[in-house]
Amino acid sequence: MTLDAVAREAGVSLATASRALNGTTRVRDDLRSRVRAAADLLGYIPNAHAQALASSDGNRTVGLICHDVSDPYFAGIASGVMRAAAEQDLLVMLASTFREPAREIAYVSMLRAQRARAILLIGSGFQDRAWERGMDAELDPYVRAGGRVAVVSRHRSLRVDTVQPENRAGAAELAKALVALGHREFAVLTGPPELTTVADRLAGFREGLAQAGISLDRVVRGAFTREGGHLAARRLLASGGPRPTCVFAVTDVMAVGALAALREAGVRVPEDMSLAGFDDIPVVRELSPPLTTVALPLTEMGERVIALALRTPSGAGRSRVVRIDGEVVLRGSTGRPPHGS
Amino acid sequence: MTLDAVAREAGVSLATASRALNGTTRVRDDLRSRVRAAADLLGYIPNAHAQALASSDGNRTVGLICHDVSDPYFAGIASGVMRAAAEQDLLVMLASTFREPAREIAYVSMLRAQRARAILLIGSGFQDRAWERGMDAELDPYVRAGGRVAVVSRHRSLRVDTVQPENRAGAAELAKALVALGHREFAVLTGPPELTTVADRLAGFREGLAQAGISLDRVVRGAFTREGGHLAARRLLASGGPRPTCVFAVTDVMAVGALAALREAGVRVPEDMSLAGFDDIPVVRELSPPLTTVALPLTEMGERVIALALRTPSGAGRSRVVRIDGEVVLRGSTGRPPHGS
DNA sequence: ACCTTACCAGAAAGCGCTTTCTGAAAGCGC
DNA sequence: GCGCTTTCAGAAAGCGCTTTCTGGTAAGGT
Repeated sequence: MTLDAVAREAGVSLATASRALNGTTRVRDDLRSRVRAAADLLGYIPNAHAQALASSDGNRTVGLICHDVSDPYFAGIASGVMRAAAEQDLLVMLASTFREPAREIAYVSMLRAQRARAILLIGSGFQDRAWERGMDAELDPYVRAGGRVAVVSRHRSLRVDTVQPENRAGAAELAKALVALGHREFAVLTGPPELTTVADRLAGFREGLAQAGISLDRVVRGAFTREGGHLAARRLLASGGPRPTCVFAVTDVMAVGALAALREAGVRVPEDMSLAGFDDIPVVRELSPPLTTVALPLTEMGERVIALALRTPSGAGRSRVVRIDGEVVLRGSTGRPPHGS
Repeated sequence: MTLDAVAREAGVSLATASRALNGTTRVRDDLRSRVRAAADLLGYIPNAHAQALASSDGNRTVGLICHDVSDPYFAGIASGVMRAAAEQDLLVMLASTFREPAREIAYVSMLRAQRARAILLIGSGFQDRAWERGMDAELDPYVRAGGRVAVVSRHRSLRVDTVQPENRAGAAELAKALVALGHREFAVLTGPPELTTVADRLAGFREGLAQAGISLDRVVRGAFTREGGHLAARRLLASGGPRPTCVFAVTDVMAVGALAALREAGVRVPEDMSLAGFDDIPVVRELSPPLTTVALPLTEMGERVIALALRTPSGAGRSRVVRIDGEVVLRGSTGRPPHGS
């Protein structure tokens, strides 16, 4: 069904039919209702491609690039994006990179081809020369051509609007809270260091400890997944030397894996060892003990990032930053350190 | 940057430039590389809308409609869909209905307008007259026009391809396994009865019990969320009468809430009461005790449903069904019933 | 040397819309 | 009643591509 057919059915011109349905200009009421009736009768569905091609203001879609929708952190943010998009009748094109930088760049290119109104990058931020160059090469012309880009996470080089969780400050706060509980011996379970998020949280935690004159000498690296956390915790326990009294996993997802590993090794949490994470994904509240973490308002972050992207670009070309504070939430997984230690 | 500009830069015609980049017909090698070079130089990005409009075979997008991405059940399936889509260079347009039937219909309409190659409905299946009529009215012309539709869940009226978890059989199996543990007094925490999934699981559980000559007389209804499960469990405990020794929540998400409610009420699981769910979303393994449930291969279901949709429509117009078996997984949340009971 | 194939580049016709431009009809003041 | 503005419908020009169709050139057959 084309608009042409509708116009013919209604006995008006193509132009009138278009105007009647889109309501942009005044059309006589009787003609408008005749067109509407004809469209209903014929089951007319406009062709969004033709519309996008013909009209000046692009189409009603935004692109959302994340690592993996089944990761609760992204799912939380994505949910916020979707809700905001739904309110504005926007369709979201979702792309999962599965953590491959090359795929991320390819997706930006695809979204550019789709003339997405905005491109949102969630939890991106590889610290990788090739990725940065490629990403810049894609994003720069896009922005220059009026495309909007917004990112959740810090970006070293890209001059785009960002929603930035205060990873550094949050981790520092957490460290101080843990020190206040009496801990002195810490270990951190960290992720791929090329992600800015990881680097910031680790640095922040170090800072927080440093303020109490404590140095961090146990850092175990693992993949950014539950299994990564599990493995990292096992490696921590296996490595000799005095056991830390408190472990910080840089993401809740890793902390979940770590908790399982500790339990399997017979380490009681928090009696023998305290454990904390970061993000406050929904599941951590269900663990026993529930996890101490730094809470981030994930849904709100999603809403913020899409709002940021959709706002008209700032005149001076300065990139805007929305800072999101994390809140330390002490739960059952942390307690005072064991006496003997 | 338009193709026209690229063609001019390369000193060839528009048609040649198009053919050179898409590689559909033979083009002399030197011309092809000249076009490629020109496209690179100018940073040419094709306009997907123009392509879709001009070419016969639509565009490279599929639509995915689900209730909420932040629900782990959908996230698991969506992850499978995304992975399969990525392999075929398809972009996924995701729409969250937040459980509003009207929104679901509106999204189908939007996806039709976008000329999505396929429309996937996950966990849909309202049993609601108005919804069915509206959905049919959208889907029918779409399919007739060559659009593909596939659904996860059973559909009463819609003649579309479906991926169907064996909800009924799975719940029946679960019931038998629980009876085998010694339980005789059951309660079910159920969701909105207009969802076929709920109806099937409840019916299946009843059947399984019936085979052991046990009747189910405690059914508490709640929302299809963690909070719904929490509230339903609280209501169950509050209602007088003898307590059941075993509770089945029709989804794991509800079971998670129920477990929290039981714990808050001082009911030990499984010593005082056993608890089981359905779906095997990742989180249930992390609970203590880990949840007994009926495992569904969520990622695989996602891959199946998109594969189903993308296959050419079956000649006879018969709708295909892929049945997915659930597997009962007994974990720590279920045990023998308490003695005194 | 001539005619037939084969191959491939270019011209041009759309795809289904939006939007400007043009013009007819109607309303207004004098 | 005449020329003015105002209102609104229709004609037509694209938007940026793909894809026929046409035609020119080189290769192959006799």
